[in-house]
Amino acid sequence: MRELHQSTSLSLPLYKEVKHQMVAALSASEWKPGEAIPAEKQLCARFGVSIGTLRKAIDELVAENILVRQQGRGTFVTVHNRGPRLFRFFNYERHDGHKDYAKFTLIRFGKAKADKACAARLGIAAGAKVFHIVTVRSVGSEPIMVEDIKLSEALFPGMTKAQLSSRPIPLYSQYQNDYDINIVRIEEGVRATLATAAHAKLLNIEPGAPLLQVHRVAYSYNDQPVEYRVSYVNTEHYQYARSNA
Amino acid sequence: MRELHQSTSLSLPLYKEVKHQMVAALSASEWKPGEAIPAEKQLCARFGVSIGTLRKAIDELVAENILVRQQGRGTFVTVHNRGPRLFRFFNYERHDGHKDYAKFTLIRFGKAKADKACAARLGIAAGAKVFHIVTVRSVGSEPIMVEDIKLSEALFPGMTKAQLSSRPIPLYSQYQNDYDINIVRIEEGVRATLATAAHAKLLNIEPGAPLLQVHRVAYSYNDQPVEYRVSYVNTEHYQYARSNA
DNA sequence: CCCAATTTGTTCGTATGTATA
DNA sequence: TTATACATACGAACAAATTGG
Repeated sequence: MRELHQSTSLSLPLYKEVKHQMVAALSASEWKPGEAIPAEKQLCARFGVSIGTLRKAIDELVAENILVRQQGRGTFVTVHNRGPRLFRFFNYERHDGHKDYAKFTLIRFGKAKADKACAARLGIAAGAKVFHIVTVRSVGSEPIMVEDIKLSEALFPGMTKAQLSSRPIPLYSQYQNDYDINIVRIEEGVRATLATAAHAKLLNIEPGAPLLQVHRVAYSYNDQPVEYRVSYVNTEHYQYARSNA
Repeated sequence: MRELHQSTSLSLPLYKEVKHQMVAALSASEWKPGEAIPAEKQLCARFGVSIGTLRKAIDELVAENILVRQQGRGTFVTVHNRGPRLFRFFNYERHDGHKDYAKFTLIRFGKAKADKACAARLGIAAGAKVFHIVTVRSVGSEPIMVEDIKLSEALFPGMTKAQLSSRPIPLYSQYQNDYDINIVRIEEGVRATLATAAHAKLLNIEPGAPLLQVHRVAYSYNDQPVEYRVSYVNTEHYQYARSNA
């Protein structure tokens, strides 16, 4: 029975092969975020494996936050719309009862050419066309961070300014809704810097105030880099959170 | 067969019960970091479960980085001596060929009373006795970060300055070697600040230079908080790394 | 160098429990 | 209530890696 599955990849465990086929189905948007994938029995039939092998493949996808299982309901494709909500309140007393939701203000939308660093992180050629987006994120009436975003134009054909400014949705959801691109993993590096005059103005602080500089690359299935983002965060009232080592 | 294991906990899955017993064995230092735990067959006999159930318990401990399996060799208790090596080179060109290892310089060792914030994070009473340690970490000849560390005295009875300064080992290994306390998880919050005069002097930079301020709580088995550490990092040549979301 | 014992890794399958619609 | 779906628990058989003789 194994021979049937060895044609595509030599000597890879069966469950890894099944996992790859499932990621392929996800990449092809056969199964979309929020939707249920077929039941275990059906998937066993489709891939020609036992229930145990299938579950091992699903187990890994669950561990990677790509799928979510719910007893009695089914197995679902994870919705990664929570975006960069990795910063937490630092001073709770600032927020007197009523909740403040994050808002986005679009500062700039245009095209540019990828510089060396950007190209390397996005896995494209230096000089390739990218979209360049700058936004300010606020909580309540207080601007918290400036985000400088670069997207490979090839992955987001025909993206327009109207598309971004028409809806108050964080970017990751946009990718999902409009381009069937799902962010499933990010990698970040953090440094401390001083606010430039331009950033100070946008964030309503003094030039020279300390800012967190966060370099982030966001990845889709198969470790495909999708977005390169540099954020400048005012951590006076908030802090960036991290867990597990 | 299940009834035998239901005495301690009502309606918990068997494999969770096995996992708890294994964590208990680890907490009691029956199995120590770097050592192999008994083979699957023996553990099945000890806990009275099937191989599948035992493996599910081990799977979770492996996922939590508490155990490591190696085919043909055995299953080992993870050695968490890598400590806070979560910062990576930012400018590689700085390091011309030969490797620079991190060094520690002990600035201060003494006793203090836990303030409110510290007590909350260490899970002890405010005013309880703590050890207060300050170190500077350098790479090559360049000081990179100042670390301000608080440890509950109750967990580290009889700790002395000589113990810390005699060996050039990072603290986490010390805990392991001298007190059988293993750090298996950390939680961090990050902010940007400006260097104080004192920190500037220790780090050989100008006062007012931007510094990363990292609040970290380190946990042992069963989410026992062990250490509260505030680090001030010069990120001019290095950056703090993060992954997965 | 090869062999044999040990240990984990993979794959299969069955039976039963529990949550959901 | 019934059917469906995932969760738990069991265990057999074989594969692959490691170690020591």
